[in-house]
Amino acid sequence: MNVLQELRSRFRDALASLVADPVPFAEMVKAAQDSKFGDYQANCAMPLAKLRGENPRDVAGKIIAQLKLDDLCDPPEIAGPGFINLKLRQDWLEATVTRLVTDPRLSVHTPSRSKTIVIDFSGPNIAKPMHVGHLRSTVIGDALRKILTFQGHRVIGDNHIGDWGTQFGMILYGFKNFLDREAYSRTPVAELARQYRLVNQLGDYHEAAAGLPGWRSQLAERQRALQETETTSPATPVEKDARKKQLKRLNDEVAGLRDQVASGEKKLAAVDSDATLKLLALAHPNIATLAREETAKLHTGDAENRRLWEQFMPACLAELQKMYDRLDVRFDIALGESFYQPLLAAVVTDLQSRGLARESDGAICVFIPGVDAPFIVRKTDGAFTYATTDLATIQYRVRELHADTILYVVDARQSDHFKLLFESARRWGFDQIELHHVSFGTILGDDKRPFKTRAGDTVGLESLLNEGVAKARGMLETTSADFSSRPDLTESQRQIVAAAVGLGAIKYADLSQNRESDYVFSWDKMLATNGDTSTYMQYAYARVCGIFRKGNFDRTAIRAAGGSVSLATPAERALALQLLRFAEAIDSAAAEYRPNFLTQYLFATANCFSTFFEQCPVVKADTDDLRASRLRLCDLTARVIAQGLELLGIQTIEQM
RNA sequence: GUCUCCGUAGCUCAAUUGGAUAGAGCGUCGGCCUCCGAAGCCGAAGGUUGCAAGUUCGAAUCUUGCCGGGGACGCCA
Repeated sequence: MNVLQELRSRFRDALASLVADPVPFAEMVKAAQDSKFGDYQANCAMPLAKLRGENPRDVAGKIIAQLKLDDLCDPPEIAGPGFINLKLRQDWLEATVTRLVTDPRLSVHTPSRSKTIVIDFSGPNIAKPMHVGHLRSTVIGDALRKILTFQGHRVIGDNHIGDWGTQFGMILYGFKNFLDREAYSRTPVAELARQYRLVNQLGDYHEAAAGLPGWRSQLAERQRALQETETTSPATPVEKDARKKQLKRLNDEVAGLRDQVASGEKKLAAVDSDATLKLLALAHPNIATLAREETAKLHTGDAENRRLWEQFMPACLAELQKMYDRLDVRFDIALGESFYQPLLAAVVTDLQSRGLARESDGAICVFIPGVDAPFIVRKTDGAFTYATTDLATIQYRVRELHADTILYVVDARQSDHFKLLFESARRWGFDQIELHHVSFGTILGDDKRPFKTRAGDTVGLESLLNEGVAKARGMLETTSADFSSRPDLTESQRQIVAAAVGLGAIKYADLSQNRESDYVFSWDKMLATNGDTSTYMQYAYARVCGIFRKGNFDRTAIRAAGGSVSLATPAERALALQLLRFAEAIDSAAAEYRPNFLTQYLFATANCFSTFFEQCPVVKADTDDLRASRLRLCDLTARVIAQGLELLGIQTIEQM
């Protein structure tokens, strides 16, 4: 049972005679903000009083008169301007927690209407090694998939792999011109990635060479304009204001052009300083165009390119799978962009025939009233875009997968794209489904700039995970009670613990943020031996397990034996109430697609347990009954923490 | 230029969607191991929620205007 939902339902009944639509008022029941107010509070009397033109405390009294919850709660109290404070009855709490001890679902009920939810997450590009930019989508998406599945929905995790885009043209061009056959037979994916980087680099070189003179003169011109503006002296406040704005804009432009010139010069120098690269660059002046042509040939069915594509795919997919295995992330399906390729032409003609899309500057676009940007579904050169693919994907997910909801766990920077996509889809006839951009912010480095290596490269995911596990290992060797004092722990056990702690730290740091905001990546913070980290929860779990191990108690036997839980002390009551709220945490995390609600809950739960652990001896409890009751509470705590972490993709270990 | 997101303790972040005295972690200061794992627990200090108006019983949250920062803006995905 979700206690909060139950209370809301009771309030809905009570409010029915006082207001036409009681639902929004019943929703104003929430967990008490401060435990001194009780366990839950209802804030509905104030707004309702306003609606009825009555005194809020009187209205609160009327609500209480209608309320039927004496089986659940002590008599409600009216406080302050009209808050209704609720405290759960001790006997009810004890009986409910006792049932929870033997409830395999930890009171999380299956929803009355189970929905089919497609979650589109991770979405890496093939043949480009996964990097830190893929981390959030992968970790958040996987957690949402697990949470919604646990809730009882039919969830389809779909990896929409980028296997058909521009980067393939580069790989094809590189494969045909620069391939190191020996390296390719040894490590095919690494060699293909090298082709991608090489073609990209040479393309950038020519772009920089062609663009630099123009950029430089633009920069000089803007700098002159800036100097001129700086020397003017405005007479009126209005002029002063305008001048200030202009200065800011010019400064931004100069800074932007400076960056552009600097980055261009860097790209130029990188090739110029390397004789081999320089020769390659001179030999392939139109490399960018030619690479695009390779993409186009692939898309139009060129046999050779298609054959190569099919040759590349298995190794690339296997390489990705290695990373997912390591992260313990699973998908139900993985339909990449290529899968939808046969459907795209029909999508465009259908949009055109319905008058939704029209030609503009040679491209076919959907225009949404009120939005300037076009949604391009076919480019001037005839190629389709990811807009087309995304529309075809929605069509497929609705028709073939019977999706009620589609979640896109994608970077916030693409919010404009999704706005256009969702509106286009709605107009196209897919207006019965919920489309939701589960957006997230950027991972930043210490300098508040996007997270990069010291050399300025993006951080590869594999090296990131290696570093996390290595750092966790180092931390464990110096800090852990078991590691330092237990020579009997085998190397493989140590590796398992280090992996659980290191990967857990990386995932938890990400999941515990409000996903909407950017967050600063910090090894020190995520791998700290204290504070709000996954380690704290894993440690709490290991401490519970320590009680069972050292007292020689069998957890399954404890559950099987039955018997009740008594909550004599405040620490026991607080822990029990917290455990009872697991369903609320799951429901709220699922409702907003926000795993950080679950991490907050788990942190509070581990905290309650630590307090209980300090104050309530279990093995040495005063009586057998008390020990048995506390053992049940401990077992339940361990199950809640393990289940919660499991839904976040974080492992627990019994000894660490 | 247009659109969009953000600004909360020294630092990193919350705030159950308009509720009571704005909460955590880190850091700082003080207390707690003869006792189930001190990776812990208990306590203290720390705030004009960028600024200014407005909406109302009540605002970090909604409105408007400034200030400051990020991001996106036609054929990349």
